[in-house]
Amino acid sequence: MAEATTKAPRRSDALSKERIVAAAVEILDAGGEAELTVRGLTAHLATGRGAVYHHVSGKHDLLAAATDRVISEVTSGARSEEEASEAIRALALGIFDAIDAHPWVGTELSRNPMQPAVLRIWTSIGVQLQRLGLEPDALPAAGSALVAYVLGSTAQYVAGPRRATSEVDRQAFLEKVADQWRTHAPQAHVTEAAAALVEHDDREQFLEGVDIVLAGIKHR
Amino acid sequence: MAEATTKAPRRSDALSKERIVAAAVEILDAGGEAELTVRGLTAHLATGRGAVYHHVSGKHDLLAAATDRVISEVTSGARSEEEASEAIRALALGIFDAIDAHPWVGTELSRNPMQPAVLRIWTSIGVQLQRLGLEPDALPAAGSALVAYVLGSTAQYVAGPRRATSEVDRQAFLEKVADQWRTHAPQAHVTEAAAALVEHDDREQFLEGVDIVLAGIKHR
DNA sequence: ACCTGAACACCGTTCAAGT
DNA sequence: ACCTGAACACCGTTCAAGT
Repeated sequence: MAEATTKAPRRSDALSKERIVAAAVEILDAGGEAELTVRGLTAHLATGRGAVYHHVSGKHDLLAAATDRVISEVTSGARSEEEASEAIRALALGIFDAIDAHPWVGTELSRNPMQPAVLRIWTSIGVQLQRLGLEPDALPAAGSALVAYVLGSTAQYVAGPRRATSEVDRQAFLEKVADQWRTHAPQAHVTEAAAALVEHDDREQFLEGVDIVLAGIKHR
Repeated sequence: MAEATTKAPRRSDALSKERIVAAAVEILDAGGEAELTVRGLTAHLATGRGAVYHHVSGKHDLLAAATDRVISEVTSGARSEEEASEAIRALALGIFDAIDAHPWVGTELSRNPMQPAVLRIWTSIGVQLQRLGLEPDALPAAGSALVAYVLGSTAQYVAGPRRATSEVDRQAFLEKVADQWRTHAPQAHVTEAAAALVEHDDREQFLEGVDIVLAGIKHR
């Protein structure tokens, strides 16, 4: 009987928020933010232009959901067995690597700092910081400093969202900074620092910064 | 004779990059990024649609120039008489206040981290850090940490660029963070920290973060 | 309920034509 | 050289009409 009253079977590939978000992530990974258009997305999903609006409220919602999808994989993998500052380093590195793999995430996190993905980051960092044994009234500033550092770094790290030649441009930018440093303070050790600035490894330097902020939280 | 051969006098309000950028800043301050359109801008300047393209290369260039205009006022006001860490605190606060007055600047700095305004910030911070007496090979990580913290904080601080009710939303977001903290670690002192998170003063907390990073740079 | 796709109300940028 | 404004090639979103 159940069989008889069943309506025409649903297409196995029926639209859903999950499928739409997955397609958006694919497009964003392939072509960056400029490539994500409703037209392109609906073509990719082989559906009509307005179909996605039954599942997401608009492009902002879609971008936030795609970002949350990437970030939630990082924060849900957090391990609580290790020491708190080690867990924070691991969490920060996880975010860095996720943004390295999906540069549009870095841009989106900074552009809209009140989205679900940022809430996840705040929560994870807060939980670990709490294990560090800080005074309660020191926790907000410590959390805010770490979140700001992590999101600020990743925004700095991902090149401008619109340029294909991003790696070249980033190098060129750092060389400009180094030039300025040399011009304003031409001592030998500044020249040395300027050279180091251009040649550093981004990932290592990001971790150094996490350690700086952690040291500051402990020793202030 | 000079008089006789003079062409028809130039309109005293002839277009120039400076005038265009000034108009853009006005529009951005009044209505935010969404309000800045080429149509609106050229109407405001009482000129034809394509006229601005003789002076700026496009909308990206215009936005970067407007941002640089705001930031250059901060960095050029830097004083070198004071102690280095005091100068860094003053510089950071100057940037914070500029972004408080022009929220679109915060969004733009993070969106495109390789623009002239960011170069100014790097330069100013580098010059002051150099006076702190760091080892040359510690300078790049210290500079990068400070720049990331400052830009990350201001991006967090300015609400999402598209919402009018930003102050309400920011409060609501912090309450969500506080809720998560309480849920994940319901100890009394976490509850206390969560309350402090919601009630803090943004500007004070920003400065606390600068001190945390400075302490970390010195004590790592 | 869900989907379609034309229509709507916009964009940034270009470029022949004017001065 | 500089400016004009129509034209071009797009956008995100809505909505009557279909199933």
